Amino acid sequence: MYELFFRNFTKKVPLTQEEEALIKTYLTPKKLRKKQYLLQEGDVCKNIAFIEAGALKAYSVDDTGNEHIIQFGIEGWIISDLYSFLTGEPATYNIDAIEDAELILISKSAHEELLLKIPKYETYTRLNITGAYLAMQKRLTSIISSPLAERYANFTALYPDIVQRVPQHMIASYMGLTPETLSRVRRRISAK
Amino acid sequence: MYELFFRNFTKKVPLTQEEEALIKTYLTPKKLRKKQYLLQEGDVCKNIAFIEAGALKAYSVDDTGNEHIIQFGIEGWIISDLYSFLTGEPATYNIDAIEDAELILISKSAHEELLLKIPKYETYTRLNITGAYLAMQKRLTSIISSPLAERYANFTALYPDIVQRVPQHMIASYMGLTPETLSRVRRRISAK
DNA sequence: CGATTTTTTGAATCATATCAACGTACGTGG
DNA sequence: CCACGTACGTTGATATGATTCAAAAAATCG
Repeated sequence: MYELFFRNFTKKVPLTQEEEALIKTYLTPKKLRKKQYLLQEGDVCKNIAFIEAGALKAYSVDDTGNEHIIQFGIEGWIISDLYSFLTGEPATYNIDAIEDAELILISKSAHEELLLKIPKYETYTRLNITGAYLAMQKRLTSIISSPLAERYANFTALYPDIVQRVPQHMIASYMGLTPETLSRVRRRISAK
Repeated sequence: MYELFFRNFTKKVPLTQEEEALIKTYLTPKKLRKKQYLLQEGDVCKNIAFIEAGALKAYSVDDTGNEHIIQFGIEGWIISDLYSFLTGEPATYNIDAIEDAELILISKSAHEELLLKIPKYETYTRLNITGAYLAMQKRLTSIISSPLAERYANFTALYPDIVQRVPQHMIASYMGLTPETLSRVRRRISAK
């Protein structure tokens, strides 16, 4: 159940057996069926979720009822409404399962204790958030400076697994496009 | 010279006199005239820069020669090509001064030593990157889910000082628009 | 003041959104 | 296991909104 989590952790920061055992006591497994919510807008985000298996999405919903996907998550990724988690404010994002999923939850109090007690957990956290920051910066750069076809090509090159596993209209949402437009972009690309 | 840096630091993580003195030995002040580069695309980013005074921008340049501003920085902010800094790869962004600026540089080796020697520096770094992540996530959400006029209103509400200090065409670039479009958006807004 | 940069405006063009219809695949219940 | 219903992707026609190019007006700097 915790294999991937610790494989991921120790790849970033090596751990002793004792440390690993101690950290394990702070973790809570959770399974989610496809379409189930992990978090609903307006609720406070109580956990950070590490994804052991499956796929999730975090998204906001606008006035006209449209979903805007801010993040996908698959095995090995972390998903959460970090702002809500850290501040205790109501979440502005929804998170639900695109596929049946197995998660490892870290509650706020667990997170805080781990930061205090285990310096390596702080390093792990720092490296995680740094990676997430860099990935998002790339995405943002691509949005403001690349033509559509290139952006889609970047996306498929970067996340081939996601392209295969999630419906196209969700990728359109992630890219800030209508499904029709993405469909036409794909046709233009494959025509070449 | 270092006031703002340490005011900012201790607001996040309190420091003893000794710690502050020790950290100071790792810092290098630098002044930059308006239009001077701090970093050019293709060079390796050797430093993280804390801005004591002035204003800078980080941007990429596309094939057609257009600038796309990925980040503004003013007093109290940090600016850098973090990916290049951390990996040693050539920078993909340029950074230059919009106004005369006073910076505090932290080199790669200084950064690494500080992380090892001073746990509070790691906490400071973690909190900084977390803040930057959350700010960028807000920006991204606004791009993919809000209408233009609202996005501009958000921006002016969030960064009134930047709106006053930088030319409008740079804000257009930051928003991923042409200057003409931003001009028209502003007219539409003020017509109400 | 003169030169340069910045912002605004207008007209034509291009790209994306919207609305509607259709075809297909998939999963579920009968 | 089949049939039906739902979700998904594609296509077309039209509308909307942003870009582009050109020029003029306004603001800023030396």
